[in-house]
Amino acid sequence: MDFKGQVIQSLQQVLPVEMAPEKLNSLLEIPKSGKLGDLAFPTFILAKEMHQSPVEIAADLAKKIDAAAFEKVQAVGPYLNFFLDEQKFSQQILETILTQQAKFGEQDLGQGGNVPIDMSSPNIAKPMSMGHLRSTVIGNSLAKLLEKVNYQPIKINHLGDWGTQFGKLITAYKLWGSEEEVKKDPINKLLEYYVHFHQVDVKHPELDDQAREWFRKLEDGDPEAMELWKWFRKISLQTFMKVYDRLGVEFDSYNGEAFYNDKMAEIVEILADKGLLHESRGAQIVDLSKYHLNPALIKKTDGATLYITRDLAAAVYRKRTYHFVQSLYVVGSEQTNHFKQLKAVLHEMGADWSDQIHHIPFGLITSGGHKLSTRAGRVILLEKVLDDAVALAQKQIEQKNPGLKHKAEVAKAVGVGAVVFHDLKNNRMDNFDFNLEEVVRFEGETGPYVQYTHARAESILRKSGKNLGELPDQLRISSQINLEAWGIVKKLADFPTMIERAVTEYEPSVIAKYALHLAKAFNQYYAHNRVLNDDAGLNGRLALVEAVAIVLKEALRLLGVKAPDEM
RNA sequence: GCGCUUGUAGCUCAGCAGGAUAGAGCGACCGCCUCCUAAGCGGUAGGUCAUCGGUUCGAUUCCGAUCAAGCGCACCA
Repeated sequence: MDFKGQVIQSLQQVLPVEMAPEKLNSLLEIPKSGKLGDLAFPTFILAKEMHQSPVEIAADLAKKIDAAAFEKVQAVGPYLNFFLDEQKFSQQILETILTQQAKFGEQDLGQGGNVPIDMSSPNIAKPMSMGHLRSTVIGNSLAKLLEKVNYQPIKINHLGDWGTQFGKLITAYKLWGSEEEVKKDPINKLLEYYVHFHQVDVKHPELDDQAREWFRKLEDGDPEAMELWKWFRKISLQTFMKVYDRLGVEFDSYNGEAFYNDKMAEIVEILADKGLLHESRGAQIVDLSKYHLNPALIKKTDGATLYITRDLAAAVYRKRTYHFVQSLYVVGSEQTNHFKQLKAVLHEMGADWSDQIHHIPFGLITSGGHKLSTRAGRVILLEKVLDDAVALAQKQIEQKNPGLKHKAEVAKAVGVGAVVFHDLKNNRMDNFDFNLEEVVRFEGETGPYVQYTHARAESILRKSGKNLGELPDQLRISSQINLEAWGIVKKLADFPTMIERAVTEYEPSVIAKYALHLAKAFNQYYAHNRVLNDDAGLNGRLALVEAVAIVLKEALRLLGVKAPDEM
């Protein structure tokens, strides 16, 4: 039985009133300070019934309770504090971790169910920005977390590869572009044309007509338009792949908006058949007033489909193809209403799976307090940020550890790790104003801090010259456990719970914060205790170090961050 | 105007279904490398937890109102 169960059982034997185990379970809490114990029972609720002060009740219970199963049980003020048997508990948790290695923390919440994740989704012919980074790294981390608890994630890069902007792009390219220029620097050149278009069309609205015409041609399958579109898509994707490669992110599908071009008619038909489609101001809509939502625009006045039409087709396609148990969309919080509408329309269509759709929103990244805008040319280029971060990491290595092997590789892991970790450290919903120095910081609560801690642990293990994984009998914690080591052990034991929380809240930051806390605990231990002393406690300390290395590495992996053995 | 999100230290943020003196990091100041990587560790300074009410034995946490900020509010995605 687990510790909490033992506490509940012992409490039930001495409580003067009947209390269900579930009730007790919810009442028990973890004391703020480890010095106060490992679990506490507050006695306030008993005060009224027993006509006694909570302090007296706690003292009374402490006298009566059978403390055999615990290190000790102590009344402090109105609390009854329980202390774990540190020896036994430490040995048990360390053994578990060293045996399971990277599998530690795995659980079966998903029973293998498919979970498509709509993520990253950059627009063709536009550079990836920090906003895409958020969607990419949150989606990637959620995929790894879901896999860890036995779901089957399917990472879908829903590319923005269709829409009227291609009419504009083709127009701009025909007017000002050249093949050689684009080949040299694809995305930046295409972006340049696009931005230029928006600067010029303010004074020359006739350009918009040209753009509309080119998009119409594209939809009609005009060879020249199609050729250009395919080319733009191909070279854009090639550029994106370089970024994904650096981030270590892979996708299971690149089916973007264009993929659903031939799948929307069916949706419109279904909506019409069910009598859900109405005309309003010349457009075809689905009324959602009973959901307190704006109507969903299925078709524009000119008959063209819209964003939601495409997403409806995508949702239905994904259900049919993957038979998902959940379908996630890692998309900015500004689109919250869109996804409410999406779910509502699906519900109206009779899709009983509409509540399996979950929008995973995240906060906005601004620059100098302003919203980013590709049109206005106000972007934070992701590639540039990664370049800067890696260059800075390189510099740092030259300074701190010039003799290091595989410098370039480590610099990449640390630089990219800093950027990714920074994005995952805080609650998804937090907005933040972009600040390069903040993002590529290597000290304090950062990815490199966790990586460094892991590298320190690995370094000790290397120097010990032992292979602990093969020596389970010697994991005995023979020396007395000090407060620092005990703090680590308790954190290690929390890992599975943290994973569960991260998954149920769709919140990678739970893992990032956990990794920081564990790293902090280990660094405190490291600063005050020498591991490689040849005494009776050596094996126990090494077991602790290895367990920390395993869990830190695994936590970083779940965030999509590499953990070099040296740095 | 309506809806969603958010208001905790100078800055960036933690505070798991309310509970014991509100915690980190950065920045500031002061310490610690004859010892396993100082990308580290320790200390000092810094808070009416936006405001006002309500529920409760107890509220930073739950509810309501107010104020402030961000985002969204049909033919972009």
